[in-house]
Amino acid sequence: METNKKRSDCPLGCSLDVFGDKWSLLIIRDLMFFQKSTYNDFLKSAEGIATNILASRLKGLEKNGVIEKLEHPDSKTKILYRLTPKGIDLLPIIMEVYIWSEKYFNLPADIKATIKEAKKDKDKFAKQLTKELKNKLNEKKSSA
Amino acid sequence: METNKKRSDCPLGCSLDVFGDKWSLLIIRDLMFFQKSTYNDFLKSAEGIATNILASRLKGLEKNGVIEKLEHPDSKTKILYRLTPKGIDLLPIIMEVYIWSEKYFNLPADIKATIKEAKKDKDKFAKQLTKELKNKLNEKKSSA
DNA sequence: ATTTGCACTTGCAATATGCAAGCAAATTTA
DNA sequence: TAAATTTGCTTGCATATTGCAAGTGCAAAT
Repeated sequence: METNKKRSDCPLGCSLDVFGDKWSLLIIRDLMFFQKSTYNDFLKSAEGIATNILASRLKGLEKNGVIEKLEHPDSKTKILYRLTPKGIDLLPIIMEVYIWSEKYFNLPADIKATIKEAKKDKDKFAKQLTKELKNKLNEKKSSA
Repeated sequence: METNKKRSDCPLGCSLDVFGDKWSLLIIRDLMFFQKSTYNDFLKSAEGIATNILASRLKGLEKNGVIEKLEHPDSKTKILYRLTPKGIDLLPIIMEVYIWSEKYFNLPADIKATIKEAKKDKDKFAKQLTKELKNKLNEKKSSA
């Protein structure tokens, strides 16, 4: 995950070079579904990512244009992370992972129900949430 | 990747414990799209996986019920690997990764065209290929 | 003025990866 | 039928990545 080089020209391989590790998609999940947006928010997630790994992943995701850093409205010590449109477009992938996991893992009933609900009209759900997330981007423009 | 423990109860986290690394999905891709089915087939893929890593990934994927080992019809020295239904059901995830990569990477025109074609009627494409792959399973039953 | 919160960095031990070589069993070749 | 080759690994070892704990610098709160 610390390297730059592309292993092949395969689209899947290239994608995995961006988010194919044990942590990146969890950070993206937190941004996408759980309104987490600061370094400490991510640190506090149930999986317990190590602080140096978190820093390295945030750097990588930013470099790859999946997330971006903004000054936080509340304080100068805080930094606000958010998904770019490129990051938001990962939603369908993550949804399909949820759908797969719902079929093959034992999950708490409430989570199972939520996934089944979203699965019923996948495209609608994806479009709706994508729209919401992208709309939020226009409220506060990037500093870059 | 050598470990067993679940990091959390999150469906996404659990899924990443199964295929969230730089190699597993590439092996699955080879099984799914490129008719690769033996150890040497995977070794020869463009990305150049190391032999010990390949062995470890195959073991992991088998343990997690994503692939299975069969005796090869051609020879007793050969082993035939194939996707289980659980592995085949990863298709929609992989398709969405392809679709994402088509939007954000520069890809060869022919690959781009193929992805766009599949995207046009995603569900149909997925159902069709899933059916084909699952049908093949019935031709030769598992030895397990 | 001091403590606290936030976003990291640093050091170091443990683990995972990548590379090359080796190995046993089955098959092919000479 | 003996030797070479193929196949699917394992082993050893150097390097890279991870995980954990502690530390740092700046802003804000007390």
